[in-house]
Amino acid sequence: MYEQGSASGDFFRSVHDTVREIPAGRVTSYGAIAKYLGSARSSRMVGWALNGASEQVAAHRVVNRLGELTGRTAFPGPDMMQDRLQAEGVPVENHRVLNFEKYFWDPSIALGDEVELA
DNA sequence: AACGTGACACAGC
DNA sequence: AGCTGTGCCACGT
Repeated sequence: MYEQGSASGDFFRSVHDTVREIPAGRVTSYGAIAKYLGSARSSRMVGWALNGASEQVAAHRVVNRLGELTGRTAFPGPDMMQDRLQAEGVPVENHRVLNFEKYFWDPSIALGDEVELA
């Protein structure tokens, strides 16, 4: 139903595609993805999109701007997200990513979007 | 067709 | 310095 089949779900699908590009051992924020899609303030939509994301989408690599694993509530296991991140090499403490800035993965940069080239 | 919800972000208090 | 309120945009009912 609310899969990629939705014609209006272009935004929805774009989020999946972006998150899918996140390398293991890296994390990104909803705002970064939303901003990359063109709507920095629609970070909520990013989470909503991941809500229907398939397992091929690294939704567990997406955290909020503070590095908090806020999305763990939508996972089958409340600690599954944290455990999985640590398994990929991302240190997590109390459902928070340590050195978040260091592990932060920006789609705008990784995907080659010349934003600051000016 | 309209209202409510939602895994956020930012400004104000 | 932490909490509340509002804004954002799309999906769900």
